[in-house]
Order: sequence, then C-alpha cells, then structure tokens
Amino acid sequence: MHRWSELFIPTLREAPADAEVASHKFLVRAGYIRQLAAGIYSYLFMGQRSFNKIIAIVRQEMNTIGQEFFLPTLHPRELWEASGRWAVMGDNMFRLQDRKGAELALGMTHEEVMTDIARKELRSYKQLPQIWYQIQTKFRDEPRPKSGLLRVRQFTMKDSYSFDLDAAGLDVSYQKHYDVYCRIFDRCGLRYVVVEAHSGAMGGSQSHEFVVRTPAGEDLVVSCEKCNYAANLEKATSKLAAVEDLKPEGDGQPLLVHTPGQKTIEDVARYLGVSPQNKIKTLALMASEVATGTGKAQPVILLLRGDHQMNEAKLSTALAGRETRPMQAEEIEALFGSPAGFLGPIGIEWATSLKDGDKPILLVDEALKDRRNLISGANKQDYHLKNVTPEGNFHATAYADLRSVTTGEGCPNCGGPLRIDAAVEVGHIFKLGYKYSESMGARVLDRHGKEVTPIMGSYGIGMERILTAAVEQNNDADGFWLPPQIAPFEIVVVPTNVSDDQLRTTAEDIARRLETAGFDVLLDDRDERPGVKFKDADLVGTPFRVNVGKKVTEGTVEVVQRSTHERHDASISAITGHFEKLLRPAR
RNA sequence: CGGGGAGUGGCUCAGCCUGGUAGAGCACCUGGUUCGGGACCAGGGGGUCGGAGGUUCAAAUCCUCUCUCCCCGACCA
Repeated sequence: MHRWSELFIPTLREAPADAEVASHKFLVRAGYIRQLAAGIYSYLFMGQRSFNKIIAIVRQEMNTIGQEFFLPTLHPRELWEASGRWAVMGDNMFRLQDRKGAELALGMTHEEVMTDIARKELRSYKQLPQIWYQIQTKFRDEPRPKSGLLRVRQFTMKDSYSFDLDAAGLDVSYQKHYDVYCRIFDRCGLRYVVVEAHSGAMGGSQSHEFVVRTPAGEDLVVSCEKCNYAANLEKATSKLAAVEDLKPEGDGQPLLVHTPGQKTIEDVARYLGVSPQNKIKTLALMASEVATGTGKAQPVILLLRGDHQMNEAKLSTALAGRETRPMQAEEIEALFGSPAGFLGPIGIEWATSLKDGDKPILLVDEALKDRRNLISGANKQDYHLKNVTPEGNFHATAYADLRSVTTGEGCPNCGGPLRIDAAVEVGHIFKLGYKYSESMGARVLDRHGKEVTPIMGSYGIGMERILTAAVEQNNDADGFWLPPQIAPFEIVVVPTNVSDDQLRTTAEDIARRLETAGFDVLLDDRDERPGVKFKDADLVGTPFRVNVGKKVTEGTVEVVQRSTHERHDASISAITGHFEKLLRPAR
C-alpha cells in the first residue's frame, strides 16, 4: 500500500519564481518534476508514475499496429551524412567526439537509424509492409527551452516508421497511425483536435498534427466555427471577401505620386486616403539552398496585399525548401535603386521561372491575382505609384499562397468564420515519401523481380506533452486533476486525524479494499491537520478523494470529485462498488 | 544570436540607491497545545549573498569580467 508518510512527494506552497505557465508551476509544486538545467528535467515519484501510465497506454495501442524496437541514442556522423542531415540539423543537434576523435550525435529523431536497418535487412516486397516503433529519449539543443516541460532539450518520444511498397500501402499505414493516435489521446483523456499540417524539414507530402488547445501552446491552429475544417496556421487557407478595386486615375498608366516620408503601408494608405487592401506590400529577401551556405543567394521579392502577413512555411514551400533571410539595405539599394519603404515591382526585369537563377524572382500572393489599380512603391525615395495592375504592368515569376490566414476570414470549405487558437502539438504524422529510403539506398524487389524503393512514413508522439497538455486543460487556483487513466493515483484516501484510531483504521481498511479491487490508491496517513492534507490532495493531480472523518460512526465517508469539488457521502461497506461505477463504468 | 529581467538558507522575497555585526515569512528539528480547508506557543538548526578579479580601513551593497536561469524575438521533426 502507498502511504504518503513514507513517500517522497515534495509539495510546495509557492510556485517557483521562474515558472510561467500553469503546467510548469503545478508540476513543480505537486512534486512531479524538478529542473536540472534549462530544458532538462528530473521526474520524481509522482511524475514518473503518471508518465509510466502514459507509456503503457501508448505501448498497448501501438502494439496493435506495429512492433516495438529500441534504437541507440548515440549516432555516428556517417549515418547522418548519408541522409544529408548532418549539416541540415545545424546547432539543434548535440554533437560529441569519442576518444578517437570520431564524431557522434545524440539522436534528435530516428529516421536514419530505422532506414539503416531497413536498407540492410529488407530485400523483398514480401517483407512489406512494416511498422516499427520505439519509445525513446530524444535530444534537441533548442535555441530557447521554455514553459517547463513544453519545450525541452531532452524528452521522450514515441516514434514510429512505416515501410511500404507503394503509395497506396503508405496510405494504409498512415491511416492506421491516424486511428491509433486518436485512440491513444482518447484514452489519455485529452481534448484534442487533428489539423492539417505543414511537413516542414521532415519533407513529405501529407501531414497531420494532433493538438491540444491551450494558451500555453506555441502552435497556432486555424479552425472553422461551422464545419470541421482545421489546419495549422502554416498550412491554413481561407476565402477572402471581395475587395473593390480603385478607379484608374489619369490615363490608367502607372502614376507617380509624391509621398514624402510615408514609409509604412498604414502611413501611405492614410496619406493617400485608401485602404491597405488596395496597396501592394513588397518584401525583399535573399534565398539560398539550405545547409550548404555556399551557393549564391538569389533575390526573392514577395508581393502581398497591404494588410496581409507573409507566412514563412508557405514561402519555404513555394521556394522548394530554400531558406530566406531579409535583404540588407545595400542589397535593396543595389536591386531597386531605392531605400526600403518605397519598393515596388515595376522597372525591374524578373525571372520567368523559379529555375531562372540569374534574375530576381517575383513571387506574388494569389490574393493579388486579378486585382487592378493598386498602389505600390515607385522604387524612388518619397514616391509611390498608382494604377499598378498585376500582369498589366509587371509579370510575376509565379503566383502562390504566401499569406497567413487571420481570424474571421472565410473557411475554405464552407465559408464560415475561422478562429485561431494557440495549441500544444502532442502528435504528428507524416507521409515521408522516398526521402530517406532513396538517399540512404533502401531497396526491395517487387513481385516482378524489379528493384524498387520502399515508401516511408514517420509518426511521433511527445510523451511528456501528453502530461503537460492534460495539466494545462485541467487546473484551477488550487492545483490540477489528471484523467484517472494517467493520474499517478486514482484515489487519495484522507483520514482527517490519524491520532484517532477509528479514523486511521477505517481509512487503512478502505484503502486496502480499494487497492484489492484494482484501484491505484494513495493513503494520506501523515500526521497533519486536515486542511494541509486537503490542500495537498487538491494539488497533486488525483481525480478522486475519500475523506474519512466524523461520519464513519454513521458508516459513511465523503467522496470528492477533484474537477468539480463536488462531494457526496458513500457507504463504507459499499465503497469499492461505488468507485467501480465512478471509474470503471464500461465494465 | 538580438532585447529585457533575475541570481541572498530548501521555497518566496526584503536588504543594494546612500559600503559598517546577513534578515522576514513559509519549510525543517525538539517539546507542548490543537485537529474538516495550508494552526498556535516556546526553543533550535541551516546562508562561500552565483563565480572571479578590482576599489576601500571595511563590499550582499561600488567597478570590471564571467556563469546560470527566466521572459520577448529569431529559431523550432
């Protein structure tokens, strides 16, 4: 039996001064975790107990579709060179040398190791499909760890990898993961949403994120108030309300107007008495191949509607993964012959395709397509141009979706209003395609004896984020309560006074019977005043409490539901049946 | 990496400006009273004031350098 008096559950009255978000404050106060360094945490008894329950759920569900492995966390450099990611991962990868000076990395993800096994072992289509997973520590040297366990440098991930003969097979593996992830998060008691996501540095074609809405989150998710559309902000699109174009002025050709000192979109719009929606926003960037840093940078000019924001993920997609940085003042002068603030697309010869490496690229957001008589910078200090019409007065290298959706715009499916919420990403599934199997040389023979490259998927769950998200979703001024499935204890039994023999022995008896019935029970046998015990019980995440007090003489105790503070009397003799109904309703 | 903030007992903080015997509350130990929402009384233990260097008769306090942590930004499978 778990007796509080003998356990190490170091609760704190006050939150540590450096904790900001609820989950961080409460996990520390409840004695679940302690910090060792920035983004590095120790799990104490209560934290590890909850964590083990989460792991058990994930393992049990994953075993229905895949096979559990356990891969090394120490990776030789050569492996990462093979996929090309030794350079790509940059400072985010922890690196070290062995005694011989050979270079190693701490694993931040395991595509390389899994693919290495696949390329050495898989020979025939008859061996496919395969789904391999592990629950393992990952190391990422985040530039800025934050928010307690929400963004850390060492964490535990369930990562899985699928190998299929063809795209149709990948669809099946992907869907299996989708379904299993839903079961996992359901069983963990999370309120989550699945959103379309940008596949980012992982590459690949399709991707979904499983996210939990909370202000503490770092992701922004867009969802429709009317239908079930949901997408990460990096991916979300919207329908825009029509904008009325300006009337042409003069002969309808671009018309120079003096705008002294008016640099920002808002300034110019106000000065000229027009809406920013009738303005062109011109952004000047330099693009280069990721990682090499050696290839020459190519100018990329972005045009957006004046009131829109550029979306970096979409830009990265439009540029086929090349990375960008803002142009420096000298580079702007050299290309436009004008200082920033008065830039525009006219008077410059643009590339006709993205491959055309000698000329600057002009990427234009789709929201500017078919617009007329816009106002842009004139590439001349203190001047702007009126009557600027895309394809009439300049030619885009390409049109693309480059802007971020904003609240209230129309859902792309149904037109309903979109909302944007902060969220924590707890799971992510990717269709990787051939990126790793191709670069690392995994091949099998198909049924015709022809050599083919298996197609891959990769799938991750941030294990501690399940705990963190649950705390973010279930807390109040006094502490938090976890869903019973992932709580370190389901029930805490609290005798109000242990020096009263009857209360103490009754509490012991109740705790023992509940434990025998299969519940995780914590008996608070400490010689403390009731108030102290109640406060602690409310703090440490147990969803139910049994108060063993004066009413034992009547044969009853008090059952308190932590989430609502609702309390009701229950008969001592029928206490196990009582909790069977509360906690095991399905049985 | 840019900007901001903070390091004083286990926790939360005061003291620093204006240099002069290191403090409070909580926690902890002992004894007693108490016992349904973080009790009270009495006694007690515990601090290289993040580190190094400097100024000074004298440094938690002033100066220089440095380390660490937190927040905002950049970044982020």
